[in-house]
Amino acid sequence: MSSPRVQRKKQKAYSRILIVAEQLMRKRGVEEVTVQDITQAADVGHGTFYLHFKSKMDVLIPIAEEHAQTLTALLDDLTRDIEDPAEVVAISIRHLLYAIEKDPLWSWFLFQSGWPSEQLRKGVGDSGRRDIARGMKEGRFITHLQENLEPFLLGAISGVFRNRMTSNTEENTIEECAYYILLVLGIDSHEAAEIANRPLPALPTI
Amino acid sequence: MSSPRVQRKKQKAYSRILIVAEQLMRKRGVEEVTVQDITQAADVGHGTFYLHFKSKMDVLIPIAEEHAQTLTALLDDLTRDIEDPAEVVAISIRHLLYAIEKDPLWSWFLFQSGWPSEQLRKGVGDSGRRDIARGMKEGRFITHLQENLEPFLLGAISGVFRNRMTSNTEENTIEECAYYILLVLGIDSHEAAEIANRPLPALPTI
DNA sequence: ATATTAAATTGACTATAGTCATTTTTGATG
DNA sequence: CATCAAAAATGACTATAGTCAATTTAATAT
Repeated sequence: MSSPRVQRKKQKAYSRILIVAEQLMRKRGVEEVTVQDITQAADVGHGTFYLHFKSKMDVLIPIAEEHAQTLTALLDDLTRDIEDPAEVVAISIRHLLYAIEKDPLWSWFLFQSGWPSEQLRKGVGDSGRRDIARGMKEGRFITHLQENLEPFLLGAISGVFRNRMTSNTEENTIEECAYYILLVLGIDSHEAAEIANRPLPALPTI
Repeated sequence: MSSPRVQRKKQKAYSRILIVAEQLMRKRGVEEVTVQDITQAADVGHGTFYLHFKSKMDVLIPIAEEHAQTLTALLDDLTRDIEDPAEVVAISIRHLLYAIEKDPLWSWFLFQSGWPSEQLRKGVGDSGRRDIARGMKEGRFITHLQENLEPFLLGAISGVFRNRMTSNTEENTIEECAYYILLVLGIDSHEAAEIANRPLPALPTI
């Protein structure tokens, strides 16, 4: 048992940078913040940044990941007692899209970089995959799980989201997206439309 | 009737840049070529580049567009006599993906930027939309055309493509993608699988 | 031909990303 | 406490993108 070192003179540079970067980017917008701004505010050398992050955008990955995990937990909670896997998926997708839209950092990330799938799959993908797998096992989804279902769906979500950002067609974009996804999963067209448009149960706010 | 000016001392800077940029990028790879390289090779001032293109990546847009148009024309030819809209779509999608993969510029563009939809919709989107619209009119596709079908599908294609690039799972990615798209269009799962895996008629090479 | 105007082009300049040899800190050991 | 090696941090440096006031070229009118 090592004695608990109180020594905390300096937080590790990594977390300092992360915290400051998020603050700055939220306040001023991602584009406006330079690496210099970040390192200065975090009171570390310029080079230190690149010790921990490959590039400026890289710093957004852990931030997005954390968000994804929080959201995932909330969604798991919200959908735990829902029987129909199709409804679970529809609810999750819709909340995911609303959440992305609400958060400027996430939004920017997805919009700019088109979703570097490897990274965000952890957060979003895992529980999504689980829900889908369940639906398949229960025979509710006809499509069987294949290599590319996930990239297909994530890409599709990203595409719809981008479109929503560029052309300002509010409409029912998000429900439409959920509807398409249910179709891919093999749900009948009419039923899919109905499920995708059911009232969306609110997420418990944090 | 103005007399035909022979004056051709200098090609317009725009097209010179375009030609040179494509050459260089194909030879050395997109990342490796700097704007300086391009302007130097095109024998124009550095600033001239930005007179015609908003950014370095911008120069790829007209290139990609032209490709898209060529491909589209070939595909239209190839599928003109095919009765079933579902098969037309399956063939087109598969050829599109193979074409993207074969062309390093297109490929890089799609991979990096996640497909700036507005631009490429012109080329790819138009004929795709037409094929889909036909299938709907004929009652072959159950889904009806909506605002977001196109972004959804383009995004999905982009997602699958990216995934194919990162994880080197050759497999039958492309057929799988076509299969999912048929599902979205409302084709029955078994039939979709069958259509997506039919032998792919070769494109006439240019 | 000359003057006049508009459009195209230029390249020096600024700002920022990202690198890397050097220095500082840490913490283990005698 | 002094020594040392490994790890972390630094900031001067390089390379490149993108800007813009000044200049050149082209087009038209007189």
